[in-house]
Amino acid sequence: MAASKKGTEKPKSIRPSGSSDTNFFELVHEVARQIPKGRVTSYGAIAACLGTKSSARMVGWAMNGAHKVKPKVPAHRVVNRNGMLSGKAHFETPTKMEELLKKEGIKVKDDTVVEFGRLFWDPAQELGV
DNA sequence: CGCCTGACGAAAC
DNA sequence: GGTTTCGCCAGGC
Repeated sequence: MAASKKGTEKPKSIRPSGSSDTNFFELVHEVARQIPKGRVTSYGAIAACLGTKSSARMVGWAMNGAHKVKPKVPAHRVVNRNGMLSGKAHFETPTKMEELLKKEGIKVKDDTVVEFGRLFWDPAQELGV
C-alpha cells in the first residue's frame, strides 16, 4: 500500500473563483473530522492545507458551525499555534474542550496542550501533499 | 452600503 | 524576548 491511504475523497479541491459556496466552511470541517484521536492540529495548519494559509482566522470562524453541522466536528482537537485552547470558550461549556482532550489521552495544562509539538497532526502531511 | 468584529498568525517594534 | 499591531476574509449590524 503505498503511502497515503485516503482514496475516497480529495479535500483539496478548492474553487479558485466563481463559487460562492460555503466550500471553505465544509472543507475545514472535513479536514478537522479526519484528525485522529489523541492528536491535535492548529487553525493555520488546516488553512495552509486548504491553501488559505493567510486566513487562519477563517478556519476558526468556520469552526463556529462545527457543533452545528453533522456529523459534529471535533473542534476540540483544533487549537491555535501555541497549542492553547483558544476556542474552548465557544464550546457547550468552557471546560468541555479540555475534558474531551484529556479523555482522548491529551494532557492539558493551563488551557494549553502538553507536548503539543509531539501531538501535532499536520493535515497537509497526513493527507499527502 | 459601510464599519466592526472575530475560535489566528506572523511581522514589527 | 515580550508585547502590540496589521493583515486575512467573511458575516453581522
